[in-house]
Amino acid sequence: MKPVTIKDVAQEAGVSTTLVSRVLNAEMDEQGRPVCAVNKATAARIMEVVNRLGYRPNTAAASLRKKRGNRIGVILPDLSHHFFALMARQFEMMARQNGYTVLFGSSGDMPDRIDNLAATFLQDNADGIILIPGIGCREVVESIVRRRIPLTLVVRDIPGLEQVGRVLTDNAAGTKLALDHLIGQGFQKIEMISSTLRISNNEERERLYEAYMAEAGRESRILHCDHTRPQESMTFILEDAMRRGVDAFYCPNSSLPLFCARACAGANISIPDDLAVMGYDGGDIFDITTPTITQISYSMKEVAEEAFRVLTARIQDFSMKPMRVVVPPSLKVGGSTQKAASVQGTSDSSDKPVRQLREAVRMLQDLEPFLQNK
Amino acid sequence: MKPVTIKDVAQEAGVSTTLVSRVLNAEMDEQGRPVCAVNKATAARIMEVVNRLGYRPNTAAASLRKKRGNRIGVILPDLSHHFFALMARQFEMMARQNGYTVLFGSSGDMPDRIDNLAATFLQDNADGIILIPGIGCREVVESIVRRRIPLTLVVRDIPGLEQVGRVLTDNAAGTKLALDHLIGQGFQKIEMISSTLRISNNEERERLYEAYMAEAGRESRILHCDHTRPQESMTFILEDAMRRGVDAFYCPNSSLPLFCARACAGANISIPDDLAVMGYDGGDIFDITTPTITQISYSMKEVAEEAFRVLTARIQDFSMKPMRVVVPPSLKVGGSTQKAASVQGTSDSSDKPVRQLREAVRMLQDLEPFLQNK
DNA sequence: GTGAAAGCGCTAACAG
DNA sequence: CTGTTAGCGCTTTCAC
Repeated sequence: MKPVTIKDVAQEAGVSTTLVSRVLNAEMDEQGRPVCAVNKATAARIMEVVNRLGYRPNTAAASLRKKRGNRIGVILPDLSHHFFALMARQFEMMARQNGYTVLFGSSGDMPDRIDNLAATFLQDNADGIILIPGIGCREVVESIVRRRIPLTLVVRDIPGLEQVGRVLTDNAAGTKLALDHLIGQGFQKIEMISSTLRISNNEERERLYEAYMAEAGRESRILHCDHTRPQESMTFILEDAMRRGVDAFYCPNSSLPLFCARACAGANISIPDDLAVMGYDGGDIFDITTPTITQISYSMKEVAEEAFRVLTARIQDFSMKPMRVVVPPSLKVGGSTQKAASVQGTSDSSDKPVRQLREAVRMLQDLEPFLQNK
Repeated sequence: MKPVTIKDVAQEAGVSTTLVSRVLNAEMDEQGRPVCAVNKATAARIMEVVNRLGYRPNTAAASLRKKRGNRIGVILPDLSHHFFALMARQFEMMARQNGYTVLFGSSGDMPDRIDNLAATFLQDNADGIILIPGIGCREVVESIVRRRIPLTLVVRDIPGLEQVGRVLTDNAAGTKLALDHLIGQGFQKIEMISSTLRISNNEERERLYEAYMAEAGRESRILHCDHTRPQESMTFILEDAMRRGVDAFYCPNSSLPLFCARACAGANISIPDDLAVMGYDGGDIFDITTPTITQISYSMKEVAEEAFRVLTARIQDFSMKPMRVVVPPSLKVGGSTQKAASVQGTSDSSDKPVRQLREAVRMLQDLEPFLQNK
């Protein structure tokens, strides 16, 4: 009925609680046996009792005693957003592999929520914090740093801060991949739709787009979709753009292409025949639209791995200068930037059912991640 | 540098730690003042010190002492799946409102992972567990129940179990809504595509579909998409169905319609003109496809609220018989079940840009939840 | 190689 | 109304 404690184990094994604790906390060698200064035989006996009794150490007691809880707090804008949900999942896996527990919190990009969550996590004995910062949270981040809490920023940056780890993405390389691709596909008038939300990535990707275009000797133009009323905003942007003969839109995030596609559908603009659309950081979500959306992305697994590495390094040795890691992007070509003729063969394959089937199968493979039921 | 403890507060306020603890744990009345047997003046003084020193009680210590941690563990199949991500977010909000903390874990629908997660959460002083069960986990669930842990099943059921709370959805009402709609739209040959995954919802919805069709004096037919190779499976299902003149597919979950749409795109089958598609539990995800997918859904907020209510009731009084709540479904009509002419007015609106714009704006409003940047 | 004892920060009796 | 005391279950000196 009541949980078995370390005392029970000690008694049953005829040793002191000290020894049990030692064995349980010992590093394990490759044979899975404790590698500490304990008699092999007693150690084995203790382990046997532990298993037999199904003993599970009480986390609260342990974390009260040592001053750390083997937890890390993850603060992200919104746990329900597909991008962060995927990230959360990766963190969860990393944590489990490394014997950590993750505490999640959605900040809604609000500085005071971040502050609050951080406080809660620390109260909960979190050893460190991973944060996806938003706009205007420099102050709160500084206050966390001042408390000497290991902190790692992920995916978005706050420039100039010392004493924080960073795992960022290579926006320069990403921009180049994106625009090389669009130009390679023969698009002439490539404009950018960014957001009025002043996230670091948006800003940086805007700058890089302009720099690239300038160097390529092309005209550049950035439209800003009002993030408070994206629907209307996007519709008007499209209207105007079509009139000006834009043939490709490059968007620096994963929401804008979806809005764009929706607006196109409503306005009888065909993607990619009338207009190509390219996104960023879309993950699987860009594979469920028709056509699929070409994007720059990076491995979320890699991001999570690095974030974990950077954070735990800092947890283990706070005096160490925190690392800064940059994750490489890759281009994932979808249907939204390839003229139909060259890919789907609308007229070409309509009389070749087998080919058609093959095609379908290939497209469906992209969807694999969505396989799960419900 | 080092955290301020209750002792510091007591000393500074010139009282005993007991009193501080009492004040802090007291119920607050509407004025936000403690309503316990403590001198108003001292209470106020204590609160002042608490705030001035920025005291935060140590969760580990508190939860070691009382035998509960004000946490609940939430075990769901996959935190990264849009459906569960949304659910997780709702739980997070509910928890915060009620002064709880949530621990999340993805089970991958594997019984031993569920077991493991439950054990971890209990170790962590979780007061109760919310579980979305999968196939073959009846045994592990029974073992949790046996340990007398408050447990609430959400969205999926394991029939016959005593002593577990339940928050389920009204599949009968949902099925009726779905099929009434399809029939109302004039579709003649309505078949069902289900999954080979034997989740309770799939099974129940299959039965209900057949019962409905029988009663309506219509032919029924259930195709099973192989969940291990959905792409191929779906393609073959479609091929065959088109040959047989099926004009509407009803799917009992949120993955199948996406596969279906994808396969249709690959096979030059137009939705909804050649084939209507209807899904279940799609949430926002059905709004980003073109056309949007008609679905039966329910308020995730409501589900989370109820789950919380059911669980906390049980936590507060374990002797009470756990509740069983059924959440009502609703029909959300998208473009996938409405013939183009009646909605988008392909030819009708092509020469009326204003109307077209309106249309687009309306469609985009559905996308609002995706507003967030990145 | 092993154990006794102290105590992490907090709360719950029990007295006053 | 308030304080004293005794632990919750675990880890960690320190001594043997």
